[in-house]
Amino acid sequence: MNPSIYANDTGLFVVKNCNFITQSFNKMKFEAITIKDIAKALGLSNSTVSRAIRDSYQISAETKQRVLSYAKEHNYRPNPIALSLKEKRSRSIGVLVSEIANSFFSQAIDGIESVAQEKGYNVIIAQSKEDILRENSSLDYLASRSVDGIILSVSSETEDFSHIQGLYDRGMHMVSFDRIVNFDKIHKVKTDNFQASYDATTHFIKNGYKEIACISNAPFLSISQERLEGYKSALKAHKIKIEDRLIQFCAHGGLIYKEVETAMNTLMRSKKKPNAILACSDKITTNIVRYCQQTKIAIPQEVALVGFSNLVLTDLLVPSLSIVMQPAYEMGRVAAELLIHNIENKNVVKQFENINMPAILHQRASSAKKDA
Amino acid sequence: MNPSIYANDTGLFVVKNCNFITQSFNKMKFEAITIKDIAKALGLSNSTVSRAIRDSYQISAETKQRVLSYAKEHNYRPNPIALSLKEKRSRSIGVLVSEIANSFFSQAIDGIESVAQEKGYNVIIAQSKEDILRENSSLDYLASRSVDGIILSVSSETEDFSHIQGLYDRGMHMVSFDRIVNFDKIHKVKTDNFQASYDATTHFIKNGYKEIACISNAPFLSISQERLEGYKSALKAHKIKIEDRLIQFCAHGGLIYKEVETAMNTLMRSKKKPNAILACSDKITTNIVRYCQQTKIAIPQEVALVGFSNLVLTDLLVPSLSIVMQPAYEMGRVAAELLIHNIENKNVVKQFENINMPAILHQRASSAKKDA
DNA sequence: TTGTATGCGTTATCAT
DNA sequence: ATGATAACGCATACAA
Repeated sequence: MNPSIYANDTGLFVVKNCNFITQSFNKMKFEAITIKDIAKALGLSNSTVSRAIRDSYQISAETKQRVLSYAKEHNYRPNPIALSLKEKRSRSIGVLVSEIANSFFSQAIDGIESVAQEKGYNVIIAQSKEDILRENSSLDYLASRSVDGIILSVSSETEDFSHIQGLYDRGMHMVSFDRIVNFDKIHKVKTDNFQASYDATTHFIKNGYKEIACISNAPFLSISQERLEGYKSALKAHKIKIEDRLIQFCAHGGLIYKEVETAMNTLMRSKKKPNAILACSDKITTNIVRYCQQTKIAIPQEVALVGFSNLVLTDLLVPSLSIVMQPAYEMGRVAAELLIHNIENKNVVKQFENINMPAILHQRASSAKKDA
Repeated sequence: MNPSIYANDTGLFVVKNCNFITQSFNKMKFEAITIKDIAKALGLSNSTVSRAIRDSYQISAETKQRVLSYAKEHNYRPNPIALSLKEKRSRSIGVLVSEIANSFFSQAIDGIESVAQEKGYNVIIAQSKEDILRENSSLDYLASRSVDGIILSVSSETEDFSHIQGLYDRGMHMVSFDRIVNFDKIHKVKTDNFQASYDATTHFIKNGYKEIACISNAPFLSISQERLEGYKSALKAHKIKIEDRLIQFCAHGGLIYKEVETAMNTLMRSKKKPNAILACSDKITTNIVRYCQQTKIAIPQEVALVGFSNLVLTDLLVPSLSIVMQPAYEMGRVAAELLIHNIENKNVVKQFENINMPAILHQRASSAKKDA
């Protein structure tokens, strides 16, 4: 048994037949202590130790003390996986979003994690990257008994909810979030998009704007529809005609600059240019700013802008930009609280919640028209 | 046993002693199918079914077929928790960062998740919120055998690494990330902060600036020290005197506006004002922009600015702002690949990697001095 | 080719 | 007050 050291195909060194190394590894891979170990060391049975640790009344004070101090000394931690197997619950929740590196979602995950941490749950994250196939496989993966519940925001490709229906049928606890699932039997937590959009549009009208355009996300998304409705209702309420030429869509939510450029060209090169624009996603908002910088269109002198955005910098971007900010962190907290409440109270009658949270309209004084 | 429905303290309705409801719930909580169920249904033993599913060569084609089709029909999924218990590995990795809702970290998590997904691992996230106590308890929590390895970026309060040393001693696989642990026996993935800072400072010098200030993060953080060294070295290489009065620190990395305000006041109200500033974190960068907007200091006419930032909007912010961007997504991928490689190749000799990844300096032409 | 038995770490149900 | 045993779902060494 000569020690042999050679490079494996990853270029790292591998060691075989080498007592020195092997021993050092055996030492290093500290086998975490279990109840059995404690029992053996103290000459007790497994069950006694288990009960002592769980502070059962059946155990004598002396034994309890012995077990506890030994456990503490050896840094005993119950194995959560064994517990999960026994209790048929993992104390972890899955979060599926389209994109983690998106301010809105990362703020929401922040909120979810905060609640989960308070209640002793793990948070397992997955992203669909706006891909329906990846969304479905991630859901399957999470659902195969490794999470107790799922918080999800569907991808922009998701028009068919049968997969989610399937999960519901198998008894998975779920909360739909932001981009809502068009399916009755699921809890929903979302921004009051209608009201937010209504308020933003009204803000324009009150400041004297009447040629108000709206650039929206993919038309079949719940958020798009609600925001468009809010815009239209505000116009209607103020007896301003709704004109289709002033409504533009970006199929990918403005992710691609070209989309926004096309929409803006259509609007700004027409004879009756709008003097105000409502931008219905953060990518659309910032790409409009980019467009205006490039084409030297002055905001708000030539065109005023109110945009949905959760990017922390937007308020610095253009002094006259008013922002509709979704309460992402709070939405995350509410979704997590709702989900965990459901997980832990299985006897609760399932009346599915539909929670609408108000967005915050950060009005910048200068977004008002000078002559208004 | 009268059915009774009453509101619990959460305001939701609870049902007790009600057969109707109980039955409907029993139906709803679809008990996922196990190997045992399949065995019973097909009159086989557990092990035969197990082997058939794992496509063992020992099983006859016919039996295999029977098992597989039954499994598929009933949507059998192996229970990952039982597997974890058996194999003593959970196929999940923990990620501990100070703050999820931070562009750099959320981009990094994006990278980590991408690799994990490819390799069949779960990603469990936790945040320290820059709190050393929360950092330690999160580490304990993750480490108590529920993850196979941990990727961590320490909090700005972490000066003592004994907790991490303890984890190492217990055999936990770890990769230290971005904010590096000052501890030998751990893999490290970080930005080449020295070079980035050196290049940014050189950019100033080449454009004719000589009064270059540096506003840095908490002084004992590895990233702060390296960035400061790069700044100093660049000055030295160009025979510019290093002046302490031009070096300012923000203990909380500019998180609090006041910190940056104080630093900027000190710099800009002195007799020998700097004409260029290197901002060593994204919060510092944007708060300097905010400060300049408020005090009407023109960038770059009065003071030029180069800042570290991973915020997607920074390029829109000030047309003359040059950005040092860390390759967050790639760093996440590398960290995850390194970690998973380590988890899966336990015999590899532990030569701890120290990976330095180059930052990207986005130079904006207009950040050059007009007269240079 | 298939079946039986054991163990992973824990708790619950019996015993004693 | 304590101990023995079974069970959670799976994989595998050993038997047949």
